[in-house]
Amino acid sequence: METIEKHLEKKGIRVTAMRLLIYKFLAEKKSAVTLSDIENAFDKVDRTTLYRTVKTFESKGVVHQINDGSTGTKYALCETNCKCELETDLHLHFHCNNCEETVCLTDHKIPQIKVPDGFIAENANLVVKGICNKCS
Amino acid sequence: METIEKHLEKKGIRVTAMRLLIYKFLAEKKSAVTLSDIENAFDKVDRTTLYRTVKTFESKGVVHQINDGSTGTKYALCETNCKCELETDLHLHFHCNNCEETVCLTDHKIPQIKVPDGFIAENANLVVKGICNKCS
DNA sequence: AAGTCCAATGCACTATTGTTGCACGTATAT
DNA sequence: ATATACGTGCAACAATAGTGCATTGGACTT
Repeated sequence: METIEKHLEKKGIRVTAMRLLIYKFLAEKKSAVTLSDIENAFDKVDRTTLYRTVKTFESKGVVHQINDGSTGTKYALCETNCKCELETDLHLHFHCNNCEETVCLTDHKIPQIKVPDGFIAENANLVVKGICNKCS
Repeated sequence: METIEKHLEKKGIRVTAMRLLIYKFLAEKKSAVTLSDIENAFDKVDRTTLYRTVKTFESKGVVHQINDGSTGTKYALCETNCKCELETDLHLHFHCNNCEETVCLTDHKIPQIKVPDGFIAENANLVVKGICNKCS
């Protein structure tokens, strides 16, 4: 188990107090969160900082974006060994229509997705909606 | 080939001039569109009408929602024989990272998606991103 | 044909989310 | 230590989403 600091540095992200806090918040949550969720968690933090921090995390492969049907983009930490940027890591997400939570189903990967000739798949946004195990 | 009027009525939607226009616009487009796209197409139409019309279409199963990575929700007509509301019609969408267009790949269905025990799948939002045939 | 009713439309407004520019502080490298 | 680059916060703006209310207009009744 390496420290968060090491992990961020390895991804090319400079470590700051803010970033550690945000990372820890994401790590604690089991479900994907919106920027507003983070904002509400620490109310003294500026929205812009959050916005840019998460963008940084995303571009460095620390978090990935998910669009369930709800308004707004959600984010979740990538698994330690996650290769979100690669086509080979097309894992599924599940959005509960009842509790509105979205979780990563990292162990339920889509084996292969065929796209028509001429199309080149790079990554994906795969969300199944329904009722989650807590609500069923 | 039945008329649009019949089609809408069959879905339980009252036919109006506005709704026919909006339906025809969607039918002409090959790709999924945002509300703003529709708004720009006919500039005399009120945004609210668009918003509510599309919501009506969606709830009656005439259009389906797609969330590619871009900000904002997109909509596309369901196929004539589309059962968007059913788990059995989990068709794929393709979002081009170059031209930003999103199209339905209605003939590329996902065979079956397994979700863990306790989860109940109802529908899905499946978007593969990459480069489309026009841009590659 | 007139009147009633209800859904559809349009207007005004508010809320939320996404985004940028700039100023300032703090860390980093030379 | 000094210059430089990066992070943070403030302010403002833009785009998207959503609501309440008054008006219109079609469908239906009598």
